[in-house]
Amino acid sequence: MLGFSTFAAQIQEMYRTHTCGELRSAQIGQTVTLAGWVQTVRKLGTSITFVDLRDRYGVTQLLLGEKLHEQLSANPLGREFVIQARGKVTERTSKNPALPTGDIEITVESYTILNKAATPPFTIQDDTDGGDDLRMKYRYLDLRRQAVKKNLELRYAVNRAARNYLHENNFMDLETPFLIKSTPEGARDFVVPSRMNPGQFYALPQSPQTFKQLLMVSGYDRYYQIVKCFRDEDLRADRQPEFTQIDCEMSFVEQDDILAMFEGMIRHIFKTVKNIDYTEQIARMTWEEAMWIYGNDKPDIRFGMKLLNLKSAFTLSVDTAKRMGYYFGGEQDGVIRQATGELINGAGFGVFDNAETVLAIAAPGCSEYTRKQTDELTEWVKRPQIGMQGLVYIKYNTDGSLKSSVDKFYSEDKLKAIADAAGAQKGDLILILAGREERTRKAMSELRLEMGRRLGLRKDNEFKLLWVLDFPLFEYAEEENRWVARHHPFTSPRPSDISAMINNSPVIENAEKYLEHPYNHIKANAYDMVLNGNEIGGGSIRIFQRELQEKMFAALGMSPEEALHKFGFLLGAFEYGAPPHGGIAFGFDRLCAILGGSESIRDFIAFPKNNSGRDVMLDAPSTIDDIQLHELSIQLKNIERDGL
RNA sequence: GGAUCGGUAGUUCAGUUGGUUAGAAUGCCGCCCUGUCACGGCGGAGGUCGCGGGUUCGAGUCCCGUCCGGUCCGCCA
Repeated sequence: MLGFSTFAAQIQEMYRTHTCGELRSAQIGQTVTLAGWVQTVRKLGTSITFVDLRDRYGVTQLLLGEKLHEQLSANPLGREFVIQARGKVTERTSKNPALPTGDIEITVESYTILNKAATPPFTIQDDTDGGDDLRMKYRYLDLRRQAVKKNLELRYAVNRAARNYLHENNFMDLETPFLIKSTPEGARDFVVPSRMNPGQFYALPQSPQTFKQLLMVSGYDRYYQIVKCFRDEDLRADRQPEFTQIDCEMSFVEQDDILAMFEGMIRHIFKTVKNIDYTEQIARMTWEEAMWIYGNDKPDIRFGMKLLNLKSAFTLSVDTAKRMGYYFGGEQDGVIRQATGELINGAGFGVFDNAETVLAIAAPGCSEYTRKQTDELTEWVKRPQIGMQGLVYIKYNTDGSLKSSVDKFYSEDKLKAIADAAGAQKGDLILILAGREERTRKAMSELRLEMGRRLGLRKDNEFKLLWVLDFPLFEYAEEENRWVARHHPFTSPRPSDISAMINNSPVIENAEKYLEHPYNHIKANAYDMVLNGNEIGGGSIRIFQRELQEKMFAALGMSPEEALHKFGFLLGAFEYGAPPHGGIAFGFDRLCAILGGSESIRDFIAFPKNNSGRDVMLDAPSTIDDIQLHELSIQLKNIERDGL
């Protein structure tokens, strides 16, 4: 890795004989030539100058003696100058154990400045003084930093691991087109105007979904591609408008086959990239269980603090809990407690009495929180992003006494009962939110994650994988009063739910009662892989029969003509012997970020976009000139066009 | 579309209740320094306090607007 391979060694490099990362004491005495960037110059008087020379492979110290002083004075070296230096590998009189090359230095006989460099706007060091914005503008300098290089190297390692695994398992890398057809279903498309077809547009793929399915029809029964996908939606720290997926599809498989295959892949990646033997069984839970226990369809199961519903009765023996997959933690965690509204209702506390749902978590060891801290938490849940009206807390003190923000309404005995129901131990702080079902569950999920973060329970170096299964096939879209596909419209219902889909009309006669519609209970043959609270992959068993696919399009409110117009090619293909198939796609950037212990995927992309989808280095997007517009038959509305 | 935090030297930041000539670190420049590796020592240069307007005797500081950046909500089949 540090030097050149046997083959490459045969190449006569003009500029260097070795890299800056490979020389050791074994090479002492050899005359070598290095080329690279000047990291630092340390001048000690007139007779000794040290230069740290950096390239992709490392840093090697150059020693420039008295002989070179004149040249050095005439043409001083500056940071980031590109130089070539020839000299003898020498043992250092004072070694630097922090550096792999720290036992040796090059006693330089001659050097050449290959190119000067302007003073960089920030320091090229791990702890750079540059801010994000500046680093993005000069990304080519930022990429020289070891910290960034390490991330890109990890990205490449994940890429290689995935490719190797898939290759070993007969998957074939096949490219699919980027200029495709826009379909309004799902995310907003990026569109590309067609010069040769005035008034018409290509779309960039949100994923190669239909192409990989067509490849299955064509008999390429194991396909993969590490491929760019494009979605014109607002950005986040973990979302870019163009991002990379490990996109896979297999024929003649059921859900369990896919889960097994890709558990294998993720284990292989852990082993090769992080040297982690992820031998434990990968947890599985249904979507409903995830929502019930964690309030979230991508739960972080590195820690407990499970949600307890104080309003609705919920009784499960430990055995049942285990059988249903509710059991994940230690013994006390696995006890699924019973709670009913009796604990909280009728005490005259309107917030609880009138709430659709009341949820509690027990934050371990937080009973000593001060008024200031609980107030701060209350403010936290009242932020518009969380949107709760307030927060109720019960301190279960280490001496066994209880103190709460609702002492007016609940006796200490009652508080004790609630604390027990919430599975709290002495020393815990019980946090309770009440309100509308969906909002409260979401808020409690966020609060749980926040407490987990504050208590240091979400460790970067701990990895917990999880499959979430049995997602709903449909979601009700209130604004349009219709069903939309939760995953995508090619996802098959669970086999046991196919009849419910075929035998019922999608029409929603009473919008208020959509929850009771049969379609609301249909589960998809779909699965997500979750790592530490992040969805890193998702897929499904696909529909492969024309009739069922047509029924699906109809269920989504598409007329037969419309379905034919948009997806005729797929329906047609299903006529000609489509095999049962299914697949999965992994968010490659996100996976790399998590493995690298970072929240932001930008650090793992060589040239990322900023928060508003701009490339600040290129200053893109930008206007195009009138000739280009004319060729594309495009006329702009009255938008102010700067620079023109 | 919305919420929120930030914008002061090349860079990262501090700047008290609105009050003298806006500071620190680092980087840069000069001189000194023979074993440094975050080298060290001395000295120096470097500012439209994002932009526009307002309040005030007086604004980096308060108010309004706007632009840019970060994070989040909506959105992301």
